[in-house]
Amino acid sequence: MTNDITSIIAECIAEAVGEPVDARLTVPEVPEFGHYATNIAMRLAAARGKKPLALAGELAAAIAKNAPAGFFGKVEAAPPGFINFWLSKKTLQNELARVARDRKFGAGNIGAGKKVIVEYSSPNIAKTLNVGHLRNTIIGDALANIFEILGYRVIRWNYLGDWGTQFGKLIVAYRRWGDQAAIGEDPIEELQKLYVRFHEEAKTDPELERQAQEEFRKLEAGDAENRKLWEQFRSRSVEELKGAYAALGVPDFDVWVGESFFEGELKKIARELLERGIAERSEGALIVRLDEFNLPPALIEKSDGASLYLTRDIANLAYRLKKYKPAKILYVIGNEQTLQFEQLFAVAKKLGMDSAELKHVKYGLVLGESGKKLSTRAGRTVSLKDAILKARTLARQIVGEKARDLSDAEKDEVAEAVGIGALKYNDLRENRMTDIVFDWDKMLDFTGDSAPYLQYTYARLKSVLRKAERSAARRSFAGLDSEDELALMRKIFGFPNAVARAGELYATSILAAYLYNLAVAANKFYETTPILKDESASRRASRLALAAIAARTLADGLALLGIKTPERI
RNA sequence: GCCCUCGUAGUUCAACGGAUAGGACAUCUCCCUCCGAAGGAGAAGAUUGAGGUUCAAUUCCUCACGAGGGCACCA
Repeated sequence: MTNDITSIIAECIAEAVGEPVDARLTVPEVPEFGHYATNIAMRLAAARGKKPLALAGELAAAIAKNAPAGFFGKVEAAPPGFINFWLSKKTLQNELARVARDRKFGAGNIGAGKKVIVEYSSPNIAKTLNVGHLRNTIIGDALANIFEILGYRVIRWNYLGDWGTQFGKLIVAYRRWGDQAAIGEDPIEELQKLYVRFHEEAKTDPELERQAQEEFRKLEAGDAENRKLWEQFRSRSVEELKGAYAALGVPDFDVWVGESFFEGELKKIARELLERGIAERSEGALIVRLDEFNLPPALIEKSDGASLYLTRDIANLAYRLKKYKPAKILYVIGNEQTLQFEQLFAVAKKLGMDSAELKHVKYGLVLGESGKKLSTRAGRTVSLKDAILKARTLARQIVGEKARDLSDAEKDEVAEAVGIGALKYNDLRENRMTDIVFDWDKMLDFTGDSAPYLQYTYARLKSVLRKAERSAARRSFAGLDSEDELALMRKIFGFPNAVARAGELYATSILAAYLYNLAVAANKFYETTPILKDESASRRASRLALAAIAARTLADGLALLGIKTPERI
């Protein structure tokens, strides 16, 4: 997916400079029509013993000479030493016609069919999903989509938290206070209540923690009764999770392999680490020292022989490398687990497991309205179910007021697309590593930089296209030359770069910001430029074509973010 | 104590080391007898502090201050 215009510009620059240059680094866009700029002269001025502005002038002349005839409208140097390029109108019109004809942008293939495993969502079973999982799940889904379109073979992996001491806790709590009837009705809700109660009571009764560790040890040792309980907890949870993903409109995962899957491998790993002298005994536990990485020791096995999260992650990594031979593994997991992954990657290096690029795609926490961490243990969460319900209800109310000529069933459908879209976009537009404070008002704001704004823009364009006579939109953009038309055309060209950059930086926000700016340009075009009402038939056709390609780009981009675009809202 | 994030207008988020720091929400003005006002046009408002590197620092380095998270038997 390369943008041909930027490649051509890069070639012209390289020829003028006399050495290869990186197109992305030297051709940042400038927010004016058809205008690109480079700072190459300032970078080279010192090395060539020239003043930046003088060098820029020389290079500008050379670049203009190197370019295909009629490609640039103007090339000139500007203080303190930038070189500015304006594409000719002809160039823009021809390029857009090509895109419209091919129905896609340049057929680049950054991924080249390489495999990438994207691990995301990864909830703990026996716990309800909360708004923290929302952030994780939709970022993972969007990144998976982006890598797919960049030409990678993507494996979507839900690494369930279905093993560990928490199940010891749950078993203890279930035996003490469990209510079979309540569990039959709403299993996950009930299990979560038990979990919360366990932590409350454990504050005054330390014996509980000890018992929980013992029960988990028994589970790991194959105790039949504990095993049966665990299986029950697990299957109920998976059922409920699938429902939640469907409600969110997130496609199913390719792999649902969780921590318990590696149960059988753990002893082997521990033995191998010990035999190779990588791990050692310390205070009865098995650890790997990571002094050379400037990290605290990693705990592989507890003193009672039970496994830990990290142990299972090592097993998982080994399994993935062997079975899938991926080029990359993305771990989409919160900031707070940074140390864990630094340790995992360090141990992997010691073990020589380096055939794939490992990347912890981290992001800030979702904090409660108090500014503190949302905690399941303390019973302080906002459930995903509530968030979805609230978003949908509000959206339905607004759609009821605004959407004309839609049946009730259509309104329901639109409300879902708008409500869930708003929820998703609210997270995806932000790339900050900063923790975000959960805020209903912000999440349910349907104006401004929001999914409904983008969806509205799309629906508006489609409305015009519906009203036009069939096939009136030809693929010629010859008549388009107003500032707003050209600004929109230029914005549309930004799509491939936005997608490529979003993938490169693992940042959905880059794509979201691009789409917002595209919508702004589309709305301005719509506002200032008559489409159906223009008296010239050929200009009508060109403007319809522009509206069509803008709408399609918007829809394609939103689809990558997992957001639907109803034809009418 | 050590480590990871982060500090930009009233709020919330942008800005490959580049040109006049850009949006959204809230506030204040305008625009529905022109294809959908979930829209458009305009006003006002910000880089925590001190050093350093650089032709150029919101961005990189050091220190201080402030916020959140993590640091051996949780995940």
